[in-house]
Amino acid sequence: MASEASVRPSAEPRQRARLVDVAERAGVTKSVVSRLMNDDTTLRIRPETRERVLAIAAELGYRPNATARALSVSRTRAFALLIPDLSNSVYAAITRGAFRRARDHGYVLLIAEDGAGDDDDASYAELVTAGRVDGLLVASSRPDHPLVERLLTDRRGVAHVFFNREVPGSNRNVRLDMRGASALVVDYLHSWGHERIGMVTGPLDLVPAQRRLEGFQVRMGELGLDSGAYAAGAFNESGGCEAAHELFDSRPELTALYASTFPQAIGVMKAVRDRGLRVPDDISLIGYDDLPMADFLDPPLTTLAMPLAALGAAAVDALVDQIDGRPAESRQLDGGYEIVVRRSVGAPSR
Amino acid sequence: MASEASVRPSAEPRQRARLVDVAERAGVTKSVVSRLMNDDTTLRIRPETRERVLAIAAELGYRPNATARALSVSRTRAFALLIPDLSNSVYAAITRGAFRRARDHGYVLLIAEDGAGDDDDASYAELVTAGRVDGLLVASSRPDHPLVERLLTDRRGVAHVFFNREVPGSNRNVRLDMRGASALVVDYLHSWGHERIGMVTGPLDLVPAQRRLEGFQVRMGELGLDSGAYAAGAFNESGGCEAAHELFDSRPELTALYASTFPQAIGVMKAVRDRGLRVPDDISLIGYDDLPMADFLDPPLTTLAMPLAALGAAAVDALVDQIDGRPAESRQLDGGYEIVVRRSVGAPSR
DNA sequence: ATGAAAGCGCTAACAA
DNA sequence: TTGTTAGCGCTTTCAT
Repeated sequence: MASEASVRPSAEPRQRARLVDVAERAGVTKSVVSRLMNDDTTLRIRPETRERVLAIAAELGYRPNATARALSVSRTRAFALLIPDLSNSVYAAITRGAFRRARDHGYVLLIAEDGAGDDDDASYAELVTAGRVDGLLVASSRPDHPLVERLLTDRRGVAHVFFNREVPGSNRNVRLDMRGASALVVDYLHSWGHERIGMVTGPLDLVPAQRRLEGFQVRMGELGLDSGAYAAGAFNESGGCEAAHELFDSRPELTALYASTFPQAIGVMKAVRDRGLRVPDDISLIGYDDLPMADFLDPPLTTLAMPLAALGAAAVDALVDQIDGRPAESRQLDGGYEIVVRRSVGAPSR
Repeated sequence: MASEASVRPSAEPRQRARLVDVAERAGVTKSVVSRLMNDDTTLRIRPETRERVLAIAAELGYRPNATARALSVSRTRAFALLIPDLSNSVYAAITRGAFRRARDHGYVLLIAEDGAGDDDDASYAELVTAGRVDGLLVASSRPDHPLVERLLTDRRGVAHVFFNREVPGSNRNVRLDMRGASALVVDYLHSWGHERIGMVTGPLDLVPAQRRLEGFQVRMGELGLDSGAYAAGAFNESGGCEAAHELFDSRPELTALYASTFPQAIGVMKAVRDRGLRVPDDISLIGYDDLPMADFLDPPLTTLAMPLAALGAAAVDALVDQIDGRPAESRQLDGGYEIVVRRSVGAPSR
């Protein structure tokens, strides 16, 4: 009269099996099941009991209720990913990496686009203050973002990391080696014989724009080349187009251009056409970040592929570390980038 | 000795004010505060008490704990948004619309990319079975997706909607009028004098590909034109490129092409170049979906802009309706699309 | 090796 | 007009 072989209650297939359901069926208490499911090492349990409980849990398809657990342990196992612009493919790659790594750590990702600024505050409140998430992954890009101020000063010490950009006062930045990547671009162009190279960078109040420019300038300097040919534009197509025109006006001698984002590179290509020039015959071009579309441009665009998924994953790792009590520290992922050779770079025209 | 003007406890700024904290400070019980905060209309409360409670709540910066509330009411006020490919900009626009509307309804969005198929099942379990979300917004695109089967049969009746694609057996589809949109494209091309128009559509086992093709063919038929010139390719650049080549081979007489996605249009442009032809001189081109980049292509691409944010919002509305107990029903958003005129469409070459 | 019980913060009957 | 009470499903300490 012990355990009758799996009697399934076909009458009332209760919504979802709870801890107490499997406990009862197994003839033990919640506490045992809970500790068993959570791999509590201090739990001393008879092998046969363990098997029985596990079998019943499996049979019932038991899954712990995340909400109840969260309330109990005061941890939601959810992070919020704050992104300034969802339509930017770069964030898609980062998000994918973050998403996967988060899942490996047992976390889910809540996504929020916060650039529009409609009401960032409301979303901060909704997510953090309402306790929906355990931490924030911030991929914002404005140095004056209200959220940044808030995170830096909030004495409750909300776990967070800034990534794909740095916040100067913070020790929670996770970044790629943009300087090294820019240097690689210069080297590649130089290997083709280019010496008069110009750069289309982003708004100089943004750290990523600065970094890429620095990497460019330092390497140019090391090669004994003029590092003064650059122009700043918005990180989008029109920014690239305008900056390129600016460079063509001021530096007609340039034989190669380095655009600091993919959309900017598209804008540069348009500027080149506007001038009646051709890539790479008249001017070589390379763009930061790689997208599948690069193959289909005219000419196919040579790019610098950055390890974006790895960045997302690293950001998650850093956040998990913070939550697990390890001291916060800024991190940089070295390497992982490479030139994807296509047709937009050739020998200098002269 | 009643309420001393806001005495702030600077010593121990408790992590976060709870319901009971504001209740105690206000000299009432949780129940009153709870009902007040939730706008319980059956609550009879003295105006002065109400003011006092509200004031204290504000002073303490009280925000209800979402987890506790969720456990109590068995509703998380979160939805999961399942997307096959995060890097597809189309989903970014949809997501943005969904995200905003969800917030208006008091919901947050959990995002998950489920196309890779690594382990969709795990994510379904993690999100739905673990009770993390109240419903699913599914933007997947495979008719044979395991998730679909599961949603359709799961007798627990998980709230969900399918959008940006239809699931034949379901009464929970939310869609745009792709047929009408395709018809508009035909009309536009026809207004320029094109009569031999070809279409690059998507994999024909996908409903969206079928719909767009149907709209094209029906309108062509209505205009008395040959509707047989179409080729199917993947919904990306290379699919567009290959399909276009196929059409150029079989239908050299075509003067205009309609590509069923933006990336396909980019692929078509490449195919046109491969053939030594030019847009729009030799062949006019129009692409489904509009992206900022269209302005920077060569030539700037004329597109069909679809109301993607509205679609996302409508999907959320439908899901909220389900949750609120209204009967599920498929919906279609009529109109909202328009041709964005740029330079890729011109008069027929002959 | 297992059980009992308190508690996470909130909601919702039901009392008073 | 406001208070009491019993959960929601889980974790965790302390008994046994």
